Amino acid sequence: MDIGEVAKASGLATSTLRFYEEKGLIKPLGRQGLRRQYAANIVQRLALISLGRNVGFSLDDIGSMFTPEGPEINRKLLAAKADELDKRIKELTRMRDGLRHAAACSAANHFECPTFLRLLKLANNRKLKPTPHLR
Amino acid sequence: MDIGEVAKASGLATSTLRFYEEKGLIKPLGRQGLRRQYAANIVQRLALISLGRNVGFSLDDIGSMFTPEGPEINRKLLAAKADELDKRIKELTRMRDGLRHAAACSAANHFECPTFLRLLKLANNRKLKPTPHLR
DNA sequence: ATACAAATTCAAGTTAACTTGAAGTCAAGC
DNA sequence: GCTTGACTTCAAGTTAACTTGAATTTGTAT
Repeated sequence: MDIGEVAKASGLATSTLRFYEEKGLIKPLGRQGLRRQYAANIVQRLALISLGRNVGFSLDDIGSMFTPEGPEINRKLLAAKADELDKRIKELTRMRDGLRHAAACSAANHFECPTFLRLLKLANNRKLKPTPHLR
Repeated sequence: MDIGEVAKASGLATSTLRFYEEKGLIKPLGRQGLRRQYAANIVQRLALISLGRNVGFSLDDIGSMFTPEGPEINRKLLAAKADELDKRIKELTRMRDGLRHAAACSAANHFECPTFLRLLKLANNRKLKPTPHLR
C-alpha cells in the first residue's frame, strides 16, 4: 500500500502519517524509490492510535504503550490506563449530574444553590492534568 | 480584592486572570490607580470557568455560556452541554471496557481478538471533536 | 522618603498535534 | 516524450490557552 491508500483507509491525512512516522509511532515496510510502502495492517495500528487519542492519551503516551513495530501491547500499562479512564469517567459523571441540576434548578441564583456550590467545589479541587489537543 | 488575592483564592495565576479578562470571561469591579479590584464572588465565577474547562469546554464555549457580568446561566445550553457530556461518558465507558479486555485478553495477538477489533472499530468511527488543551 | 513587593502593559515565547507551502522527483497515461 | 498527479523533503505556519520577560508604576512598611 502506498501512503494515499493508507490515508483513505484510515481517514488520516498523508501529512499526519508522515508526522506519526517522525514521532516513531509508525513505520513503512520500506520504500519504492522514494515512496513509502505500508503493510496492510498499518490500518489497524492507526486505528489503535486513534483509539488512544480518542480516550485522551497524548501521542507520547501512545508511543510508550506499544513498540513502533508489532502490536506489542503492554498489558499492565493498558490496565493502568483503563483505571485512569475510569477515574475520568467518574468525574465527568459527577459533572454531568451537576450540570443537569444547574439546568433544572429553580434557585434564582445558582450561587445560592447548595447542590451547585458542591459541584463548583468538586471542579475546583480537581488537579488539572493535560489533555491532548485533537484537531 | 486585588489580583493577587484572587489568584490565591482561585488557584489561577495572575497572568491567567488578565488573560481571562482579555477574553471577556471576567471583569474587575474597577481600578485603584492601575490595579484591578475584584468583587469577592469572582472566585465562584472562576470556579465555574474551571468547571467548564474541566469537562472539556473551550474558553470560547464558556464565554458563550454566560455573560461577562453576573451569573446569567443559559439553562438550555447547560442541558445541551450535559447531554454532550453524557455521550462522551458513554464513549469513554466503552473504551474503558475495551481497554480492560485488551489488558486481560489472552489472545496472542490483539488483532485476532474479536472484542478488541470491535473496540478499534468503535474508536475509528468516532468523529473527532476538538478537546481544549489544559495546562 | 526610600526601598521593596506587587502591580501594570505589551510583545513574544511555549506546547501539542498537525497543516501548509515551496520546490523538486517520478511512474503512468496519452 | 511530455504532462499530470501523487509522492518526496524541509521549513515554517496554525490554534488554544497560557506563560514569560522587559520596562515601568504604585502601595505599604520601615
